[in-house]
Amino acid sequence: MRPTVKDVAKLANVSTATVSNVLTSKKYVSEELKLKIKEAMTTLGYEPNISARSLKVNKTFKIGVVVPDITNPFFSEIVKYIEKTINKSYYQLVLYNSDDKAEKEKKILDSLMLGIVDGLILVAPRLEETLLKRDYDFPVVILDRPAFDTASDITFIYADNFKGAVMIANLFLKKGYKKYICITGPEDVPNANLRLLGFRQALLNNGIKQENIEEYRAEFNFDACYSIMTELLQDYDPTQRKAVFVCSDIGAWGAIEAAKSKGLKIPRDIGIAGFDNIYFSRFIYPGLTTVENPTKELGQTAALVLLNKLNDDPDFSDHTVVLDVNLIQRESV
Amino acid sequence: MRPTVKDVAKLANVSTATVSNVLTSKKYVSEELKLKIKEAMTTLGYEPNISARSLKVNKTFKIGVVVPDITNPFFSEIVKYIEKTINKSYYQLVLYNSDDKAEKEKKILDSLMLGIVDGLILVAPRLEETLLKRDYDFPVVILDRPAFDTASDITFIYADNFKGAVMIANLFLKKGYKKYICITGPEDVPNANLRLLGFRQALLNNGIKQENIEEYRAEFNFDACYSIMTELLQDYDPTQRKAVFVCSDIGAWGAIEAAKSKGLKIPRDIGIAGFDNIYFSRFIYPGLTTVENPTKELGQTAALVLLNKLNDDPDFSDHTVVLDVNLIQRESV
DNA sequence: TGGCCTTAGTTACACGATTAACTAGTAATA
DNA sequence: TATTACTAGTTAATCGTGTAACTAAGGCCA
Repeated sequence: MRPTVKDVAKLANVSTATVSNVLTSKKYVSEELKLKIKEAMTTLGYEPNISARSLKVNKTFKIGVVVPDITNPFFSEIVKYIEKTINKSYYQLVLYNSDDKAEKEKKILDSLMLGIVDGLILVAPRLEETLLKRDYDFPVVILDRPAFDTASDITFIYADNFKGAVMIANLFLKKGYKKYICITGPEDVPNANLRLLGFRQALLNNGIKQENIEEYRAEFNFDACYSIMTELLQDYDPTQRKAVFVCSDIGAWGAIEAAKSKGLKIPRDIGIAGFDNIYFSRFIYPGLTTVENPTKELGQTAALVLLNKLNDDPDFSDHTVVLDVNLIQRESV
Repeated sequence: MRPTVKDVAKLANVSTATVSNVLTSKKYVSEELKLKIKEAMTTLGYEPNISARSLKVNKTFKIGVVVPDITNPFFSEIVKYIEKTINKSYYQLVLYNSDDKAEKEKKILDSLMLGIVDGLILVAPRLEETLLKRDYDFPVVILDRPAFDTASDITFIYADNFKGAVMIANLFLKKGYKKYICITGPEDVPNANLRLLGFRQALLNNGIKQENIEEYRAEFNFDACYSIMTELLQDYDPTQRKAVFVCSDIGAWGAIEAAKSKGLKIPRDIGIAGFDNIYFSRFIYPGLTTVENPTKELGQTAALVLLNKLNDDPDFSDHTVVLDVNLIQRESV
């Protein structure tokens, strides 16, 4: 049988309250007793029972993390850094995968409302705002999605998608491309819209005419972007000097393959840029020029903010954190 | 305040014991009362408190999953399927990342010994056997590592690495390559050794002389394999018709890039095969020929076996599960 | 009818921690 | 010296379940 606080108390000749006090260090206990109690703990191999503590203090010591797809390197990197931070604390990371389905996301949220976690990190939720806006009775951090609800005390943390897109546009201009294509994601993905917006804005601001900007939408995956790209390249003439901003790295991979299979040389005949800078993008050929989405900062600050909220540290009250992005220049532009 | 079993009992005019009995359905309760109680539950929005239940029945309802690196697609896929299966049950998946460091793995195991999970899935542990062999007081499943401890009641689930390597060797033979190289992983990774063994065995069995087989070791990553490959290709003559089995996909990526940057045509000048068939391998050029490591089956059966052990289902007593592998033929061989 | 078994439900305690309320002893102050 | 204030502990209640032990009622049978 595992030793309990009672066993420790008996061995150290004190009351269980005193043992608990050294455990929680909320009340002063003389050094003498403290020592004796700690000694008793080690000889018995005592470890507090989390369930009992949970019940009493009404905490679960669990943090829920909901990602659309743990298989997506962008998300798995975020989770990695969330994990690193959470597991330094007393909390445990409980993982949920929504399969990028709004419906499944909703089910997970429903179940999480029942007090089975103390806090929640929602990564790139696809649920519409009204369904996301709930009466949470625990702190919530939403990652990689622009803030929509300034009234609630949800914290929003996301990279500056608009700026990233601007950077790509500026690079295209600097490199002397003449026509500009944006292949962005579904309309219900706010970041997809922001990237498109930033890209268009920057081009217009630099005197590019709207007729030289083409805009398309495709799911953020290889195949969708591959096929839309092959279509666009139907009878492409390299002297047109087009540059394509595909709003996700994996989509850019598809675009690159489509261009390569048309016999085009990148970046000479056509420029292609991505967004996210997933780990594997450094390995493909030609090296993908992209915008770094700061997974480390995203994951880390999400976890830190949440942990601070859980310890109701006033430093981290409700707010929005916008992280800066970096342009990663490789060979594809 | 959240309603408790007491509130439900009061509203339904029964004792808390009866409420508990319909909750656990361990004792017969008349349909009449059952209905009344369920009604009371829904009107109050009652949900049982997990911590209290945990304390009473001495379970945590948590399953620990330890992976070397959630960022590695092979592992994230496994986790995805573990999650799918676990979250269908009453259990929660608690994630730990060992950074592929034996030392950190040990620390995680140490903390898990303290009764904070009911079961454990260890994915591709790097800890040496003596440290892995502990006196667990909960069921354990070890994934992607050959069984070493038939005495304990740990369940081992892994793909047939040996056979996979044999398949690659046979393919090389069939395609008419004349010299054979194996770049496998570190010596302390059992699967690395099995792959090398299977490869060598199959070649020798087919009359290939040992002097035509070269064997090297490198970490399972892009850079290590890239550099060892460039070295091997120092003054390579395509008429030698070599074929290289790199024992991980990401390593094979490195080898492919090394070969390409030497101006070699794959598979004409040199054949390159990988192992794992990670998701992204389908996108690189040329398409990587590799062995599919069945992440879905690995994750799924791991979770199922563990859940069955937790419900002490006798069907799933201690044993070893070896999963079959498939050859994925693309263009690199 | 009386005794016994079964059944459906209740009472009351237990799980292992935290903590409010209390106590006894000491120090400080007038 | 008497009163108060603090200190360092203890006692006992509590969190929300599950469940062993009990009870009362009904059915069965000799």
